[in-house]
Amino acid sequence: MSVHVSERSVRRLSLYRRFLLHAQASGSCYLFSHDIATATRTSAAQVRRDLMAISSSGTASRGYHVADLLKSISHFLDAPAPQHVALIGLGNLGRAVFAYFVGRHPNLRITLTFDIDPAKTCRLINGCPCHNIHELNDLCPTHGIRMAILTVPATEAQTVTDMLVRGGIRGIVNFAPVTLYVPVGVFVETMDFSISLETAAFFSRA
Amino acid sequence: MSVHVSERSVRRLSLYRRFLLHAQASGSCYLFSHDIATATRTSAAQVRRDLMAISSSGTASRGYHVADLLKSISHFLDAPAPQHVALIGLGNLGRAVFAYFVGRHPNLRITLTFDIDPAKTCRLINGCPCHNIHELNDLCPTHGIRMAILTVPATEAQTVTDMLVRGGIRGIVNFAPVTLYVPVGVFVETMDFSISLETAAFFSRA
DNA sequence: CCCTTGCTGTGAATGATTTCACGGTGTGAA
DNA sequence: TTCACACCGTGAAATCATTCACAGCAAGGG
Ligand SMILES: NC(=O)c1ccc[n+]([C@@H]2O[C@H](COP(=O)([O-])OP(=O)(O)OC[C@H]3O[C@@H](n4cnc5c(N)ncnc54)[C@H](O)[C@@H]3O)[C@@H](O)[C@H]2O)c1
Ligand SMILES: NC(=O)c1ccc[n+]([C@@H]2O[C@H](COP(=O)([O-])OP(=O)(O)OC[C@H]3O[C@@H](n4cnc5c(N)ncnc54)[C@H](O)[C@@H]3O)[C@@H](O)[C@H]2O)c1
Repeated sequence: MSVHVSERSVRRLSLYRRFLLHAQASGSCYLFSHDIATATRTSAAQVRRDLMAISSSGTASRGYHVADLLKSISHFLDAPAPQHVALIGLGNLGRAVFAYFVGRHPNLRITLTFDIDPAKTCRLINGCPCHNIHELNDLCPTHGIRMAILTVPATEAQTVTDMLVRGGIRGIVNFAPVTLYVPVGVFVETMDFSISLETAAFFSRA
Repeated sequence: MSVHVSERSVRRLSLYRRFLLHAQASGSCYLFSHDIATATRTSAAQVRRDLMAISSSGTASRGYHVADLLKSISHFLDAPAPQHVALIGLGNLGRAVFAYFVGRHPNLRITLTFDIDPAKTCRLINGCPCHNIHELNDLCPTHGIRMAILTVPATEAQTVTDMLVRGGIRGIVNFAPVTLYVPVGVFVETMDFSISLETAAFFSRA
């Protein structure tokens, strides 16, 4: 089944799924690889390769059956049960991200939040209690949490990351503009606004 | 000079620069390729290749001279004069991003902001007047703006993108979770929180 | 002064990813 | 029925990116 699917394929599959959900909502029942490709800025051959990797298949005449495809992709991407996510740092960005994700990902739920500021802990934020960061080591394992979103100041990011790793977290979405050092087996995805902006600035002149 | 530098190299160069600025601030005068590599999660050979591409060079005994290297990278990455950036959509995320970027990038300045909501236009936000989106077509060309940050609702993103392209924008940092259609020559960098989260979720289980 | 060491710069090799190209197939039109 | 068409699945080719490996060199030690 899953021989090996590259990180890039996983990202594209996630994009395909989002498009397929929209397409399904607007009534599409079948789609060709090139429809998916143009909607996700890639090529038809690429789409077919990616879908081949998760062994879904379409028919030559109609293309891919949207509902089936959605099932295949979700079966591949999603955990059998919803995954729970911790959010660390309830500042400007942390609160915006929290509000944004509520209800958006049925199978990814922010169930624990942490901060160090006593003004934020012991309060409900989006109906979710905010814990003190020092409880992280206890709470994450007992809640079976393996993923975290990190929105603390850059200076704190590595310290908190070390706590997360000790707490058993294996996937981190990091918003701080720093390189995080983690042991092998821990996946870090850094959302680096500055680097993206500079890259866009560069190519806006090319 | 610049034969061709790949997008990935540009991203890494931007990362190297950020690290070098930190290193310089903490007193480093010379650094080896492997120092830069470990600080940016890449390999020493990769660093040397990237620096070769912008024809900077180090010495075998001391490595790279930090100040010189910073000058080379900045000369390569930055426009001769500071670039001006437009920010479209002053909602939760737009305001957070604006506050975040103030003073952070000396050569990239958000000088125009736009919204469609009359409650936001005609007001100063971070000392910068917010214009009505319909003035975009006039104002961007007269201010020589070629880059935009897009933080409008997903439903509006394509419409606004079309306006931006008509207004002469050639680089867009897009925060809306949609694929933007742009003519060739326009660079789009989508910061896709959902895709990143799903990718991290996937690999946190692998 | 010469040897050792550990670095840079870079051609060549390797590895990863994308694209090409085509056989096989179901569909609709004549 | 038969043909033309357009698409899927996929091996092979091409392209792109990274790593290897080593010549050449500067510095420090004996
Ligand atoms: N605001 C933005 O638009 C933006 C954009 C890009 C990146 N970022 C990055 O995101 C991070 C957060 O930005 P922000 O604007 O929300 O900052 P912020 O200062 O508003 O929020 C940081 C939060 O982290 C908490 N915190 C501090 N140390 C902590 C610790 N050790 N453990 C737990 N919580 C701790 C603080 O109490 C605060 O609530 C920063 O690294 C920043 O560079 C922010
Ligand atoms: N808030 C988050 O943490 C977050 C995270 C990831 C992605 N996003 C994306 O960022 C975008 C903005 O999110 P938000 O939470 O700030 O939403 P928001 O509703 O708070 O802000 C949107 C802003 O855009 C303005 N706007 C609407 N239509 C416009 C138009 N045609 N022209 C100009 N301005 C217009 C609105 O007046 C409002 O000020 C959305 O696409 C969202 O999906 C947000």
